[in-house]
Amino acid sequence: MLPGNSVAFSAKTEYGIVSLVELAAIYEQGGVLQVAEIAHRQSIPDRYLEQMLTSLRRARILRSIRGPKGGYQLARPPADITIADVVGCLEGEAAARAAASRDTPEFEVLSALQERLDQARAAILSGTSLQDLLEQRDQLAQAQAMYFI
Amino acid sequence: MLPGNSVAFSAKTEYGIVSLVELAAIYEQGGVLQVAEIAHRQSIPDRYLEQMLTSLRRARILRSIRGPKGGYQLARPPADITIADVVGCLEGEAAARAAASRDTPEFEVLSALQERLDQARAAILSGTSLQDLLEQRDQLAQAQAMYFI
DNA sequence: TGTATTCCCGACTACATCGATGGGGATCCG
DNA sequence: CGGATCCCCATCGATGTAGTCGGGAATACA
Repeated sequence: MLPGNSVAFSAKTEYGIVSLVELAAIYEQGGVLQVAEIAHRQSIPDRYLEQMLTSLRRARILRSIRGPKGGYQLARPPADITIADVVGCLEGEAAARAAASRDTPEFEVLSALQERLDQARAAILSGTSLQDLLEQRDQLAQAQAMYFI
Repeated sequence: MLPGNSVAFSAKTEYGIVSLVELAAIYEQGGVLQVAEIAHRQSIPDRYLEQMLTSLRRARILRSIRGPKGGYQLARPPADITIADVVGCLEGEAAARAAASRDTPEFEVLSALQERLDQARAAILSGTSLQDLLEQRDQLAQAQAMYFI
């Protein structure tokens, strides 16, 4: 009934998150990445990715630099950006609809169940930061490197 | 990316669940309810509800009786039917698609996150039976009756 | 100052899905 | 038989999603 907020992220959200993880990796050095660069590495249509990065900039999650040598960088440390922030930004527009369930007792208990689901989801999303995902990515890379010893 | 399986249930799923709760309430007496009757009480288009009940019958969650005095009833006790069963039945068709994420490390950690979300959701859905919802409905009715004393 | 590079903005399209409707058939009871 | 009820399938309109496109504005650098 509120058709954003799905368990399976939309392409918008997925593209946004993976881009942010890439940017998180270079946050310490203060580096920037360009849309085309991220899009190429992640096999995402660049003109489409542009829209997500624009939304993230408007939400103050990213900063942008124009002109040659320009690009994007995180607006604050990766540990201070949660996945809930990102999801709220990228699928917030469509999901801003009231549930408006029928008022029978059966629909009411259903709403209560939905509430529990939303809270469980929100707990995970707001308990996971870009820093967390970045660390997981690095651990993954390390684990995979082990196979080649 | 897999557009069933949303946190907010689809109308299909909502309609199915509220109907099943109604049927759960009369399971002990072995009674039946007709599509038109449920549809009217819950303000659901009856020709649409028919489709959900048909799906639930095919999934062996409901039994149907044709002809005059016909209708639907639960195929087994409400405590043995979980919401996960119902959701799996009613939004299963569309959700049966592989995630097929890109194979970059960033997409991989994202998949892992989605996995955690799915598990949290599944835990709630398979831990909630029609019996549970029915009891919540009855408690709700009782609580509301208190206001009129 | 000129020019290439990059981000910025908004319109547009193609396609799938969702909620819903409708026609006609099978089954059963009295 | 005749009406009530479930059964099956085709179709439809509205909406949203993923993606494309055409141009405009800022900036670095020669």
